[in-house]
Order: sequence, then C-alpha cells, then structure tokens
Amino acid sequence: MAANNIINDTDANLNSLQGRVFTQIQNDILNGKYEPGDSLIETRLCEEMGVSRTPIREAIRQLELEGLVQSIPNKGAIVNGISTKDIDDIYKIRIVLEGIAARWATEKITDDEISELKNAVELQEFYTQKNDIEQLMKYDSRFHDLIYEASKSKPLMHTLSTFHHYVQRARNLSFGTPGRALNVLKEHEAILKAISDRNPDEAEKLTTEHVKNASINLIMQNPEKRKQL
Amino acid sequence: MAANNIINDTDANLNSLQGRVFTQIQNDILNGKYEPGDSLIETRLCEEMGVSRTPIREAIRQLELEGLVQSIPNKGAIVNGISTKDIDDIYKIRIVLEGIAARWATEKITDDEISELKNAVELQEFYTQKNDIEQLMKYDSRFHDLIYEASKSKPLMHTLSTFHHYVQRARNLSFGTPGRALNVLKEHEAILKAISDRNPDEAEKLTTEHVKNASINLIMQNPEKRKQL
DNA sequence: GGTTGTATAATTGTATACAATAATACAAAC
DNA sequence: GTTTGTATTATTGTATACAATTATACAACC
Repeated sequence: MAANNIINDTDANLNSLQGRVFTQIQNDILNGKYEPGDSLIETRLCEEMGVSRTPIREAIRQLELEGLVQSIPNKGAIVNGISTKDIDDIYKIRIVLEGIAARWATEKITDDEISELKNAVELQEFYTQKNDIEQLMKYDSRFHDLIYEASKSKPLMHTLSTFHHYVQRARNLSFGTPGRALNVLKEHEAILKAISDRNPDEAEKLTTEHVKNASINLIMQNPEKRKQL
Repeated sequence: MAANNIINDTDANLNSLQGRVFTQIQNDILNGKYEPGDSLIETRLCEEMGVSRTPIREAIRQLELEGLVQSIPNKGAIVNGISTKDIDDIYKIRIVLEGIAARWATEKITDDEISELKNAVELQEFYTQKNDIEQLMKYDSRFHDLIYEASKSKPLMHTLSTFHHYVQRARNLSFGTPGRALNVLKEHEAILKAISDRNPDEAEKLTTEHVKNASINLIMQNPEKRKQL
C-alpha cells in the first residue's frame, strides 16, 4: 500500500494541461507520428489538441531540453526523435546503471517496498501465463520503477526513468519474440530473491545480466522491424 | 578549428531570451540564491529579470523536467535544488559513465578532435602553472565535453553534460585543495595519451580512476564547506 | 483563545494580441 | 531560363488580459 503515490515524471504531470500536452507530443514523437525532420508548428498543434499556444510552447521547450526536438530561434522546433543507435546506446548504458540501481536498492529497500516488488512480480507471472503482453509490460515497468525508487537516488531514478520511457517501443518489440516473456519473468524472480536476501552483489550481477539479455534480444531482432521504431 | 560550434545544452540556448532566463534561474538554484523550499513567483522573477511571464514560465517548466523545481498545479514552483547526497550519487554514477564515454570516444574520435583535446590539455597546463583556477576549470570542463562529443552518443552526452553542470560548484570546491589541480592535469594528460594511442581499455580505466579520485577528494572536504553547496 | 466564514489580494492557468522574423510567391530584369 | 527584388503570408517571440485558483487578513462566533 505504501508508495503508490510516488510515480514517475510522465505520470506526475498528467493533471495539468501543459503536462498532458507534453506527454502527448512526446509519445507522438517516440511512436513515430512526428518523424525526424518534421517541424512542429505551434498553431497546428493548437488546433489538433484544442488548446492555446502557451501550453504548447511550454511543452516544446521541455522536449527541447530532453533533446527530442531541436529548436531554432525564430524558425521553430524540428523533430529529432531517437535513432536506433540511440536506443542501442541507452541499452549499453542501462547495463551498468540498472546494476547500480539494483545494488543501491538492495542496500536501502524497506520491507514495504519488498512487498510491492513481490506483488509486481506475481502479477507479471499471472499475465505471462495469460499471455497478455500489454499488462505484462506494465508490471515489467513497475518492477523496474520500484527498484529505481528503492535506490533512493534522485539522479539515478531520473536518468533511468527517462531512458526506460525512451526504449518502450523497443521493449514492445522484444516481448513479442517467443520465450522472451518467460525468460524475463524468471530473471525478475531471481533478482527479487537476491534483493529480499539483501545480497547487493548478486542483485547487481543478475540485473546487469538481465539488461544484457534484453539488449542481445533486441539486437537479434529483424532489422526491418527495428527500422519501424 | 573543427567542431567549435557544437557546444553543450547550456550554451546553445543563450541566444534566445527564454534560454538566458532558464540558464540564469538554473544557476541561481545551483548557486544557492534560491534555496530548497523557496517558491518561485513568476511576477517577481519578471520584475527581477525585466521580461514578461512567458519566457519565465517556459524556463520554470524546463527546470521542472530537470527536477530542480517541483511544480504544484495552481500553486506554483518550489525549489528542489540538489542535495549533497545527490552530488555524491552523481559522482558515483559518473565513475562508470565517464569511463564508458572515454572508451567510446577512443573508438570513434577523429584526428581533428584529438587535436582539440590536446589543445584543451595544453591550455589547462598553462593555467595550472598560472594558478588561475577559473580558466583552469573552463578547460577542465572543455576536456570532458570534448570526450562526450567524441563518444558520438547523444544519450551519453546529454546525461553527462547535465551531471557535469550540476556538480560544478562541487568541482569548484575541489580545485581549491592544494595539489588537486596538478593531479587533475596529470590524469588528463594520461587519459589523452591513452585516447591518442587508441587504447580504449586504458582510456576507460584511467578515466574511471580519475573520477574516483575526484570523488574521494570531494568526500574528504570539510563537511562544513560541503554544506555550503 | 481558537475557530470559522468571508472579502480581498496574490498567484497561476489559459488565451490572445501585437511585434519581429522568416518563408513563400510572383513579377521584373537580365 | 535564371536570378533578383518585393509584397504577402506564415510563424515565432514577447507581452498582456482575463479567468480560475489559492493564500491572506480580519471580523464574527463559539
């Protein structure tokens, strides 16, 4: 029951109009509705979303900071998007960062948080058996988010949450491959055990392996499918 | 002469009014002018900086995304700042990320970029001998920025640039301790050699050690001085 | 004294107006 | 046919107006 209110950036600003606009455009970029090179015209976005320019502009400025668009003075914002190489790089970086997160989480996690983690894995197991990929991915994300939180490190949490969101589509693709879902579940169960055994070395090692496997699985994808990202 | 126009986020948006406002407030937070818990009143910032609310609001939204302020709907933005623990965490994360950056840079760096790197180290040596800490830190930053660029990885570049900016004040403190400047110079020279020898293993190892040393140096600081951060 | 209610002020949220800049179209010149 | 110049349009930059929300002050009440 504990930290159900502490959620990631993306969810947190869903209350404000500006926040929703930001999330919308960000997903539109990540999902390829706006492709690299496209220019984001403020008035067009206004009409499309039924809001004024102010929240649109604020959202664009945030996207600019994130590097998802490049904004040229007096000319406007052109979409940068994230490339296949960016995603590969993110996975390589995550190999070490997720490991660190698991270590720190193991050192600092509370009993309540362990319960939540267990709960997430159980639900993931349930939906893995049901073969419900959407729900399954939801609890996969939740598992990782809980570890970020448990690490009690704001910089780490922030960096990993952003990265995790960026590679969401890649994960989507990855979960489609036969057997992958079951492997992910097994790996999560092993990591959970290491954490609840309070074994940081093991937790870090297993998590590193886990992300490495995800990375390998992604790279082995059909290049044409990957292009769709 | 090459990539002198490719600079980090913070410098890039100094053209636009909004960009200057953002940089200003960000530094005011990092330098402690606005302390954690303070609330940023838009109209007050307007008067202070002589601009209208629009650029102020856009800047605040960016700070919100960065996590430097927390914005509560209809109530406004309160300063979060970064804690001593955040800085410690950033250093621990940088130990591995800077290592990766150095490895990737070594694998991908161009001859032009090596020249620039050499140039930066030479200027750093010059100002180390002159004991000009401000200039010295400028070329210390440049050295790292050039490595980020040379890594050719947008996600890595982005993450490390942000972190590097956040710990600027901490570095300031660190460079004040006797002998540190000379050690930093020696370490940079060794890293430069490894990179121009195209030895990724060595470059990564030396860079990891370099950040570790910086981290140790920081932690050994007088806790009272650290509190001033 | 403390609490509650209400009027006022302060502040943010959103939309829009106007100015400045850049893009476009099209005619005139060569 | 290509280029140049100019008028028009589109778009962004900045400021401001108005609405909605929240904070504050202060009196009335218990």
